[in-house]
Amino acid sequence: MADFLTIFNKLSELTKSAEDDLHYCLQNKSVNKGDYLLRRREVCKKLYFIEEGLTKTFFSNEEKEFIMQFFAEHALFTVVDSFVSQTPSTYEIMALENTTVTYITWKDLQILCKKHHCIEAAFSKLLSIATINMMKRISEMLEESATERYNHFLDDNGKLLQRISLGDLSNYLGITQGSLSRIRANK
Amino acid sequence: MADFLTIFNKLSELTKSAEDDLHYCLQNKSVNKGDYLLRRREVCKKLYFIEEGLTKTFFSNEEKEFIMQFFAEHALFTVVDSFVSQTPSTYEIMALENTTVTYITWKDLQILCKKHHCIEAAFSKLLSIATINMMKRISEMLEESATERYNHFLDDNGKLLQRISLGDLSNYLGITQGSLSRIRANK
DNA sequence: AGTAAGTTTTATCAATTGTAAAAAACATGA
DNA sequence: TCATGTTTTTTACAATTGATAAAACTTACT
Repeated sequence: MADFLTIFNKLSELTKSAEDDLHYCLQNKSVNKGDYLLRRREVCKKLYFIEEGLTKTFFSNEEKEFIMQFFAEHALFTVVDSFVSQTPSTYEIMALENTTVTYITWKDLQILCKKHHCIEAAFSKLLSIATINMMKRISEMLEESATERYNHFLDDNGKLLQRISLGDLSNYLGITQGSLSRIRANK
Repeated sequence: MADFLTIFNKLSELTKSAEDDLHYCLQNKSVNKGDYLLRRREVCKKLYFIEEGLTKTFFSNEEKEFIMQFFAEHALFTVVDSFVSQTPSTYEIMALENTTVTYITWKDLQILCKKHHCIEAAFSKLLSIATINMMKRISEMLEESATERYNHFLDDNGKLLQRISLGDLSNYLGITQGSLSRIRANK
């Protein structure tokens, strides 16, 4: 709970009053491994902070699943398009471990943004970070081979490797599980 | 010039006073085909609106070039990471046609954001749209084959096809020019 | 230990994409 | 029109990745 405020404070310095109001709006939730924080076609009403655990944000077609992002402890995230426009989501969020989150609802955040400029600034900053992360991902997908993307993932998220199934990792990298196994074998 | 304001107004309704201030800050520039609006390692100091023409935002390594986005007339854009943090850019912007832009500098935008909440809101909205676009692109790269991505590009940007070289298009799709030619031939 | 369920690896073959170089088509200016 | 430079297509071959299914390995539970 305190950490949510810490992270928000890093995005944009909060006034004491804003921090108090924000603190007051925060809620907690625990879900088990395999549970969903958001289902397809639901409106994403929450901005999440992970206290503990691990989630994946993904979408799927009839045959396959595609993973946009993993979020582990201390990550602050939401499904941007559904959240900002309060429209049904094409993405889902599932807990990959027993997970505890702190969250603020869209409604509450709206109110706080109106009231406290520093909170609005923090959220705006979060959006710009999201864009930058997405651009980085696209760059890697354009420039790197599957092997390079795998190694890059290890460099950036080495610690997560033990916690993510290789099936999920392959769905994140955009290759089949067979291909990922081949890549891992060639070492 | 008027169009820049129109687009900004669509992002967030501007007060008369904000609109006047914004109008006052806008500047124009024309560049020839092949000219750069931004070079690598430069700080991107401008938020651009294309009055007329076409640009590509890209990066390159020793051998190849990779295109993040094309922007044609009435597009409002910048290089997000360099612009928001005012740090050197890894991306470059080049005009693919003789191009006229209207722009506002980061400095002026900063000032206006402080002064007019509606302008800050508009820029924030622009960031959220950028994130959403990037997520859409990643989704397509994960889910679709090169052939599907090409067809998808035609559906979304059919009119641009005549204006973009196939070399550039292949660098956008993340395939070689040879592959793209093959895809186009199979019809 | 033994079983069942889930995960990861391996193997085979097919399809896609990359590489490199040549040929063809197109555009431009002398 | 010719000549030149650029862009696009084509080709043959190599490398990578996909699809599928079976085998090996883990894990959790009884």
